Parts: sequence; C-alpha cells; structure tokens
Amino acid sequence: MNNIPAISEAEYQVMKIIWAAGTPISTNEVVEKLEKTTSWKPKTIHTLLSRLAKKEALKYEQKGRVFVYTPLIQEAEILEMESETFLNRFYDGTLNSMVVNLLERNKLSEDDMNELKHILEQKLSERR
Amino acid sequence: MNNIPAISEAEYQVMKIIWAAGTPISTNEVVEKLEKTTSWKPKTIHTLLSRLAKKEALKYEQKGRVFVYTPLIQEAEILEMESETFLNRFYDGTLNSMVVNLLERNKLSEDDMNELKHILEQKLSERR
DNA sequence: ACAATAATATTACGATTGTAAGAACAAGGA
DNA sequence: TCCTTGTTCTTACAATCGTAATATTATTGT
Repeated sequence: MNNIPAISEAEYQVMKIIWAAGTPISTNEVVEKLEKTTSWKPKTIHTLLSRLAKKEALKYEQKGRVFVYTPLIQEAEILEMESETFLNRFYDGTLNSMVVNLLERNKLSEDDMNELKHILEQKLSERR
Repeated sequence: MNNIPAISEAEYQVMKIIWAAGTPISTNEVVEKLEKTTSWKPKTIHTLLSRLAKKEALKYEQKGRVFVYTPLIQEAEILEMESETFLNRFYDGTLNSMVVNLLERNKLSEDDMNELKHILEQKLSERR
C-alpha cells in the first residue's frame, strides 16, 4: 500500500523541482524551471507530471484555473531506497565496499578524503 | 566507439557470472550458476546472453560443440560508470554528499564508521 | 542413415520510458 | 456570444527490459 513507487530518471528530475518548490507549484512553473536545465518540450513535461500523479508520487489539485502539484513522497525516502538498491546491486549492499573501490581506483582527491575523515570524526564524537 | 554499453539489471547478473568465471564459460555453465541465484528459465538466460553479445558487452566463440563467452567490458569499468551516474543523479556527483546523507539518516553503524575512517587513514598515509 | 537430443536463433508480448503531438475543454476578450 | 488562447486529457510510437516459447540446426547413438 504505502510502497514507494519506482521513479524513472526523467520523472526524478521533475520531482526535484516539486520538492525544491516547498509549496504547491503549478504546471507552468514546473515547465519554466525545467526548461532551464533540460531541452524537454512542455508536452513532455506534462506527460511526466501525469505519470507521476498516476503512480502517486505527487498529487494535484485545482487552484483557481490551474493545477498545482504537491509531492506525496519525500526526497529522503527516494534517496534512501535508491541508495540501498544501488549499493545492493553493485557493492554487496555496503557503503564501505563502495568507498574502498573508489579509493582503489583513485577516484577521490586528497581533499575529499580529508573532508570525509573529518565528517566521520565529527559524527563519531557526537555519539559519545 | 569504445563506449561502454548500458547494461540492464538482469544483464548485469549475467555479466557477474561471466566475470567471476575468469575463463571463457559455456552457455550451460552460465545457466547452471544463475539457476542457483535466480528463478530464470534457461531460455531467459539465453536471451540475456544474446542481448549482451549484441551490445558487445561480451563475445562468444564456438569451442568444440558449444559456445563460450568472454567479457568485452570489465567489471571495474561498469562499476565506475554506474557509480558516477548514480552519484550525479542523486548526490550532486560527490561521494561525500552521499556519505553525509547516510550519516544524517543514521544509516551507518559505529563499526562501519570506524572502519571507514581507518580505510581513509590508511589511504592517506600511503600517499605521503 | 535416421531419429532423438542438445544447442543456438528467431519471434513474442506486455510494461516502462523518453519523447511528444493532437484533441477537448474552459475562460476571457472582442 | 463566439473565437482565441491557455490548460488539461488522450493518444502515439519506438526502444529497452523482463520473461519466455517456438523453430531451426547440428550432433550422436542406434
């Protein structure tokens, strides 16, 4: 029932706009914002919005003459689900395995590593 | 030309078997191994193999009476590409942003964190 | 040499996705 | 009131994917 629906890449872009809005946002506002970052036609964006409504990722209500959209799922939920799926699929389900891999392939700069270490120390110290 | 093809989830499962084999592996061996971890019918696996051949993720050659498969792309390449795609899509392209998020949501155990810190220290010390 | 079997190749089919066009409807200006 | 224009709804269409079944070809035992 309360399952998180699968969201495609393009749909996710749309959701990001809706989440960022914070408050119900109209079709045209969504279109405007997306036209800045994508080359999608308005019709395409309409399709994506209605697919998202159908899969209950968002709801829409008539507000005056136009429809406004509100998210029904939160970004954090999606992030959590997608991160888990990704880690399971490629890294045995563990973040550490991913980090080890990236380190081995030298995908992190020294600054990245220092920052990360710092973040960890911070979090670890909070805990005691 | 030398582009890494997109590999679907099911196809990726198949590639994992091929990579793990290390040496050219026959259709039947692939089927046997996958039947242990999936509920796919042999025909399904054949389809996946031929799709992978078509997108040049692997090649096959006749060896005696049967075909044997060899990977044309390496697991590390896929991991790298997929990790990048994932981080770009969900975390502004940076691992640190992902880690911060997981930490905030308490998705890492203290052990995980300590281990991770250790790994980082290790790598950092190697560097100087 | 022929039939049974095993292996590979071809075809299938519905769902999802990216990408959008066209149809219908409603509301405001002439 | 009627037409234009903006908004929403319906339909489209090819590619990919998951999931196979059927058809063809090659091999091997009798």
